[in-house]
Amino acid sequence: MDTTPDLLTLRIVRTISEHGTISEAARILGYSQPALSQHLTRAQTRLGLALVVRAGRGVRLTEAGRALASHAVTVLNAVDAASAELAELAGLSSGTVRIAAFPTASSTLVPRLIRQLRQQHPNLTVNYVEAEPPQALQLLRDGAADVAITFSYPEDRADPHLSRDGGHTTVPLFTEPVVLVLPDSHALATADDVGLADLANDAWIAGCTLCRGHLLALCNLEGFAPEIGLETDNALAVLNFVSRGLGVALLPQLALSSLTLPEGVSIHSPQPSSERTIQYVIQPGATRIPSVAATIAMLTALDGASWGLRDYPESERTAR
Amino acid sequence: MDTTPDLLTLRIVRTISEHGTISEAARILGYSQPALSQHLTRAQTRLGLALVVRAGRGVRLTEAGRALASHAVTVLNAVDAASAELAELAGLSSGTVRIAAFPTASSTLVPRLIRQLRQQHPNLTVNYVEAEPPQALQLLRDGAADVAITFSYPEDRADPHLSRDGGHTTVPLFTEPVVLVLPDSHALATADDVGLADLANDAWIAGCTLCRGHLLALCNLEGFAPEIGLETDNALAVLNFVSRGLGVALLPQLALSSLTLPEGVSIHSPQPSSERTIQYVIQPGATRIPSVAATIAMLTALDGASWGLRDYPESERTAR
DNA sequence: ACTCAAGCATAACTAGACGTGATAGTTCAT
DNA sequence: ATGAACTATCACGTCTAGTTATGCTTGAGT
Repeated sequence: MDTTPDLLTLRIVRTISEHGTISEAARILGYSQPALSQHLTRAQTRLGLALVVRAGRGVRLTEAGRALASHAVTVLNAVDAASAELAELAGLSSGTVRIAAFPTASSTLVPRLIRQLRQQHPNLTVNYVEAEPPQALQLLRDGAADVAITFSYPEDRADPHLSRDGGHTTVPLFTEPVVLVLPDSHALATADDVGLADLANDAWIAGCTLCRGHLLALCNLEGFAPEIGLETDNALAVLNFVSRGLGVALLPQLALSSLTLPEGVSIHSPQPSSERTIQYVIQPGATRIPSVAATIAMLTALDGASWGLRDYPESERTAR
Repeated sequence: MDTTPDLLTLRIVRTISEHGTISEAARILGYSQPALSQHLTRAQTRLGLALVVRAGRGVRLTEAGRALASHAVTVLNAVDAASAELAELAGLSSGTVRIAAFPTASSTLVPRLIRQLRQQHPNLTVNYVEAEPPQALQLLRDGAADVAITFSYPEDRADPHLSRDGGHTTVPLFTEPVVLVLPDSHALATADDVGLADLANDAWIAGCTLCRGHLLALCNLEGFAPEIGLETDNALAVLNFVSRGLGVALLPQLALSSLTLPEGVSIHSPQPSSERTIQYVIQPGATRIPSVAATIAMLTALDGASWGLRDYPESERTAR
């Protein structure tokens, strides 16, 4: 005989002890009278003892019923506390979201995202970590981040997003062009569109690991291997190197949007043109986590145009 | 969206937080793995938020999951306490039974009953109140007693047991003869059987209200109205009155069995013979109250023969 | 004593919850 | 690469837990 009461039984017994009748308890708890009557008989059968006995035209709690009623207060208070905490989390009156994003986003997308989140959900705690896409994905896998904001080059065959597709959900947000940066001294500095093949003999300045991979892949398609003279993660440094005539470079549009262009460099559209995709990545099913849902809602609502980003085509914006 | 968790969800979440995986939780809780997996998805749908997310080949609790797990400890401890108290009541390691019985039983049936109960259930608290049948029934109705031990005369048309038949359950236990008590000085003192009609002109000594009613009904059947000179509830007083030659009396066998017969009285079988029934009365459904069940089990096991009682015919021993 | 209203129990029915085993897909480690 | 561990999903049967409709008992007020 299982003497473990269920929550409804506790609620019923408590309400009966407070209001005296089953019918009134049913009204208060929002059930029909037979529902409670039957639940009680079932519960009593399960428990193997009586909780109520008829008394006149009402009922009276037995000793066991009174015992349950007194415990019910404790149990239901605790349950209500749990419920309230869940409601808070669901309503974002509390909760935490941990965001990881690549460095360039730190000065563009992320500040705006966090400001909007703070404004709309003042009680939501937001943590932010800067990390290149592979590291951001690792943070996600380790449970150290809830949302990773990353980018992909469509040509990248080693894209970490593809390698373990089942382990996370990737949703594209924007595409941005990759632009060519030439020093004014360069022979093609006055052209609008510049063929990459025409730069086969130039010195190249490479960005972060991923961007460098992209550069290599792109040049490979054009039939040459670029000579890479300098490497740096820092977009501003790249620009300065170019302005001193130390080489040419490809940079994503977003990297430029938060910088003022130094003297002596010019922006061009490379031929063939190229672009990268900015996306967010979450744990599968994490849309059910309110803080995450709020964050990605905010993200998709962000207007990328101010940074030269284009919304990813809606028709193709599907989770992977 | 109802954010109230149910007990199983709390148990599951707690166990997952302690043991890390759903499968292990299922083993511990005695379910199949799909059962918990499905229960979790249902719970998460109900709650409107995620409690677990996949992580590698296991799962990890979300913020909400961890919140629930911590509340689960409180809730489940309280539920377990309630369960333990019910188990105590069910196993009669605690509990109370309140018994009401008519005065004559106080010195015969009841002491033996209570002694047996105490012996078999040392932790059961037994309360006893002496009350004539109508009062005992009232105590039962008021919830002031759990078991009433009463008697009925079959001729009694005003028997309170009959008046509100639905309000309680009556189970006959024994029948006992009603005997005639005559003083030695009486002309019929040497006869075995004595016709009541032959005592039409004697002075009568009446017992309690119910017994007096019985006497009147009986004499009425025989065609005379007895002259009642003395009344007393006390059977010993009745006997002493008779021994002094103050009258004749009818007494139930049980009343005599605990007394030593005074000098100068003799016991006879009245004609027509008469008997009363000793029974217990409980609230309907009260057999599900362990302390009551134990008491009536004890009662039906009592051997009435030592007091001159006869077991009520088994075939007719049905609850009314 | 009769009648009415309050309250509980029961019946018949339905929808959904809740188990099960079988199976497939991931992930991690050897 | 292979296997072990873990979770998710499917198909299925059973039982739970509600519903409305209805009848019975009780207490109160004519």
